[in-house]
Amino acid sequence: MGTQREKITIQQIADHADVSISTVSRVLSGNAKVGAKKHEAVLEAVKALNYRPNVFARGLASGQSMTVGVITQHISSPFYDAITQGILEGFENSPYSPIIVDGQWKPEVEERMLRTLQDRQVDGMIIVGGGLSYDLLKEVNEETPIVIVARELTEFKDRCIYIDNFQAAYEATQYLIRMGHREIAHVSGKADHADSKLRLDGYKQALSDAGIPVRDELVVQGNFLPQSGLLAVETLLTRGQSFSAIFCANDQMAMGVRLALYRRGIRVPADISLIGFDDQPSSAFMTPPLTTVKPSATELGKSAAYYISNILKNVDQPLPEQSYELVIRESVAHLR
Amino acid sequence: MGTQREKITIQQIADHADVSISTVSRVLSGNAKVGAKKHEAVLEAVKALNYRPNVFARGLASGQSMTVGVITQHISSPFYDAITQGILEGFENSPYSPIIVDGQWKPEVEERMLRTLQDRQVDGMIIVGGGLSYDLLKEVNEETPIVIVARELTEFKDRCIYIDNFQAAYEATQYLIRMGHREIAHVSGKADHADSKLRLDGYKQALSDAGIPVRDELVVQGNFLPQSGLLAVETLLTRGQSFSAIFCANDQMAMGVRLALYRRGIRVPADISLIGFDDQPSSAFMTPPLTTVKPSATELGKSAAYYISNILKNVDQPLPEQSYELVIRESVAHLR
DNA sequence: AGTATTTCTGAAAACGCTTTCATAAATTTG
DNA sequence: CAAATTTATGAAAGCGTTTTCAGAAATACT
Repeated sequence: MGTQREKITIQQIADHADVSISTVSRVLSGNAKVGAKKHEAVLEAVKALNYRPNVFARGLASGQSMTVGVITQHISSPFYDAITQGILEGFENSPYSPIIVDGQWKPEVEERMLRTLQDRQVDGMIIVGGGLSYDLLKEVNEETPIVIVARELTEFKDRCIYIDNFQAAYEATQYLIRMGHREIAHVSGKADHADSKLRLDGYKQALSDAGIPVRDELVVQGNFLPQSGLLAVETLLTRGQSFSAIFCANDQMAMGVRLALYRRGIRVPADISLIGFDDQPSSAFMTPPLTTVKPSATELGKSAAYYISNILKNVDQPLPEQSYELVIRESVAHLR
Repeated sequence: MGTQREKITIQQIADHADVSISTVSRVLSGNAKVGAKKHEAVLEAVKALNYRPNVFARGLASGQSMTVGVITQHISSPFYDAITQGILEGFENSPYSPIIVDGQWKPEVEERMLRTLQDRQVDGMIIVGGGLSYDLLKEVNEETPIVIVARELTEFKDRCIYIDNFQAAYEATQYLIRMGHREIAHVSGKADHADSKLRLDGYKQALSDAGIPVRDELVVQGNFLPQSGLLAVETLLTRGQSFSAIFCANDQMAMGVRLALYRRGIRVPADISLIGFDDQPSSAFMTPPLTTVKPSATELGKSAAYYISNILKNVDQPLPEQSYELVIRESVAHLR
């Protein structure tokens, strides 16, 4: 009883509807017109027999897999997790199914995974961040369309979905300045990460534009992990520099910073103001709730899913614009 | 130039190695012995031509897809995210590729996704949490082996990988008692969630066993989201009950609780001690760092991946034992 | 050596669907 | 109304593997 999902093939439904299998295939794929009565008969048979097409036969015959490969970079980052989540959402009602692999932020792994996806004959790929070379991407893109999320590749502009890190960092810093801060420290992200540089540049530019000299002693190199935020505070304090605010290149590091400050008995924001980047879920519940830049990671992922779907369907479309927002909470004080 | 990954089929390598395609297939799949020289010749041809098997042809002919379907339940929970991550890791060097879909904690969606996976002919499935009925699971399991993570189904014992929520909650509560607390509040999880009940029961049992009467006014219903932790504190305070510690059914709610306390100027742990469950990544960086139960979500996922792999390979194995650990940080004070 | 076994190996038949090609039917055109 | 087109439909040829079935070759046994 129940769903006897054994071997219902188009042959069976062809028999049931008294047509040829070619006809069945045609109504199923919609690749050609078929007469009204037959059309209906087929549909009915499909329903009656609860037909489920065999993906392999389809794939083999058509060369299409109806899957898109997704390369993520995990290593516990809420921001990237959220992107993945958004991609999943974006494929919810799509004919394509995502197949996810992890690049671990290691180019070798990433390349291996990319090959795996090729072997699986994905119709398209979404690559989240990562460090694959333009040449490789280009080569692969020849046969399998690629969309890149959260990474900006000048040679690949029309395939990159990202937010303007420079501008966002600029605005975050500007906000601090508007709140009366002039001695602003920055904890930057991983050195070899493009976003890090962009955010750092935005920070510097905002300072310059406000006529505040950029002091290198006030920027310390982090790696996006909370622990590095903690260390950064120690470094800053050791350097003996005075500052009234810290702009962190992501929320995770801001958490580390906040803990270091707590340990030292330094109050936030009374003594030091703090601003982050990413708006990861927990940031709203920090003590105090963190003011941060919210890039809408989920949106990024969703857009990527839609974007590649359309590319695969050959529909023209503009590159989706990605926005961000400065969400103001309670970690920044107005200096008078 | 480069990887001319056009159409290298076993036919080509058969020609190149001067054998029949049957022989090629045999050395590739290892399903039968073939003579030493031919064996080597084939391998060499494979390397020389950079052969990549066609998954569809394979799948069609063999009926195996070499993929396992994973149903996750997202809705922004670090705990479940970590499990997914673990599953991904577990399949890293496996011949199986995971294909992930999201059930959104909604049984209807979950069932639809399950059907999608069936359509994709997955060889096995991993279901993370969720609320699918035993009957449905059993039906599907007849043809596609299923492993269930983070959910305990008595009828399906040998396929469920989970930690002992009751015991873990018991120990967390016991720890609080040992630290001198006697008025311990509990913020429970989502009402219809099995884990919630187990954790609540563990809490109650620990109290009883210590000779402390269970007071219903000290337990308030949450839903695993941070916001509900915040509300819970308000509720507790409104009820006018006195208490010195709060045990939350997960870390997210503990964050909400902590924020509510902060708003009220109540110190942690000086005034109120706090303990959570899950050890999500950010918990180590709360102010103060949160004492919590760490179930090793990643392990759970990894185990599930290994477990189903072995089931598919027909190798006998014991059900992997899942452990947890009370990680003691700074959110609980010793009451004297 | 002659026969009975056991191993290898190739030919060919699936696997379930898409798609080309040809034909029959329906429509248009002169 | 016959001829020229256009459409709808079925037969059959793939798509790239695996696997069954039989021989052929090698090995073992009397």
